Amino acid sequence: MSPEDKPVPRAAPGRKKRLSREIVLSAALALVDAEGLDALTMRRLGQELGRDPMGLYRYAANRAALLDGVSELVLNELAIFPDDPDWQAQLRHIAHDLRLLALRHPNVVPLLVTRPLSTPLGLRPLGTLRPLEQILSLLIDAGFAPADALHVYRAYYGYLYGHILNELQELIVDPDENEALLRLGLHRLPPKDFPRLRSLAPVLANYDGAAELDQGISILLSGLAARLSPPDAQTRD
Amino acid sequence: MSPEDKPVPRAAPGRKKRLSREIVLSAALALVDAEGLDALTMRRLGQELGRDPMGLYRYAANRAALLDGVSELVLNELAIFPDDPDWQAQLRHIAHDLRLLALRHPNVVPLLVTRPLSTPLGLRPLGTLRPLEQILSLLIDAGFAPADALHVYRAYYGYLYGHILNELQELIVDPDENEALLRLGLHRLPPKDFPRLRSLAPVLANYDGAAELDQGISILLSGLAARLSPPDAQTRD
DNA sequence: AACAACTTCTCTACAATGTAGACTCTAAAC
DNA sequence: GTTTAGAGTCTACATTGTAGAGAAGTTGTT
Repeated sequence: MSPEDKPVPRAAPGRKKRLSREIVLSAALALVDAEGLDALTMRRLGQELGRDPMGLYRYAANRAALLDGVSELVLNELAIFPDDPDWQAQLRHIAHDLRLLALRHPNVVPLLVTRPLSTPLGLRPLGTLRPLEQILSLLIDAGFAPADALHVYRAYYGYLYGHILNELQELIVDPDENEALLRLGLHRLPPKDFPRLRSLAPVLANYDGAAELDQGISILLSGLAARLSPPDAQTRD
Repeated sequence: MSPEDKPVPRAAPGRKKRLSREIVLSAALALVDAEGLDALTMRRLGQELGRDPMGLYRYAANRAALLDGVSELVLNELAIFPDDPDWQAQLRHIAHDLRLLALRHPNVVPLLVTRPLSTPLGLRPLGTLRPLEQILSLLIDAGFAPADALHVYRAYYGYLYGHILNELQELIVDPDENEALLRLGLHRLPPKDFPRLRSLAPVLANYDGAAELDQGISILLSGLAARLSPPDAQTRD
């Protein structure tokens, strides 16, 4: 390529319409989904939008803010749940929704998990806090004392995030190579030190995330209901 | 500073003893503990060790490998547990150990959580897999069928990691400013949209992580024991 | 002792990144 | 028109990870 050329034929030549936060963030999300977090550089995103990278700073104060925006955008995909009177069913439903969300955007999960660690609770993007508020009010409406609702929320979300991390760790992108890769990887382990792990290879290979999640949630929820001031399963009002 | 000077008086002038992987990794860990992940650059670490940054590549192939090394190092702090016949007690013990580990090295937790996402199971640093193997064998020894042991492990570790993330998110470094900061943050939230969260501020402020973890573990373990082929609590042999 | 074959350490150099600051362009307000 | 504010662009710079060449140190062989 001769260095005199326009560096790259811009993404879409005709459409120089005005940018907006949403446009920028969705482009960023698309990029992360397609090529991973590292691909999301200001320059690359600018190129993707056919704009000068510096222009992006109009819509996100810096790269970190951009990342926050992306996680917020993803969390907004979480549908609002209908008001099912059965709180357990609702939590179960949300759990599966969030799981699917994570599988749809696996590259964003690290953001969802780590960004909050650097931002105190109250200062997070609002979209990030909405699920928390929703679940709290769901639980309180179901009859839990507010403080107990918080405990339930913590146990529930804790397990949920943990499960998602677990599942993504065991996820291999190419389903055909799944078992092969797994065995290949495990093959490297010294048999003396890792007998259990190695012998579990076949079980590891077919992992039913949804089922596993569902089972865990059941255990947790019934345990929580029993241990805390149990709101009558059917509230009548 | 005049640019002609030696850039920095090296950390410890006299001690030019041979480096080693452990030395490098512990220095890296110390740096991360003290100043966070971003402070861990090759140049900075080199400076900390009084060595040329390039020399570090002798002990870690690249920065990513260095990060892996740090998480491995941290995980090695997990003590081997004695062979208590009560598997539930053991798991509970390990959970608390891991929690304390996380609190001791909060800046490393993002690594523990996200690095495995980019590395297929079998290819991770061995130190990272050791807890998995240990817990599997613990469970199998306790009488679980291997496949069930895997399920228990997943639910258990899932919840455990989730809890740790939760707790670290709510952790504010300066204990005095804790409530103030929290309120300050929450104050920003629109009261219409976040009534529950706001009203829970005082409860949020004093969070007893250990108790919360313990309770969650209890729920999970008893649920797991009931649902899966329950090994007799006391194995006799 | 001298040499050779290593490992380890150091220096220089470069491409890529985030972002500051000044400039230009566009579009609405007067 | 002329002015003004904002959006978009360009240039420039400090900082990063790391390649590659060499210097210095260590060890083994003769």
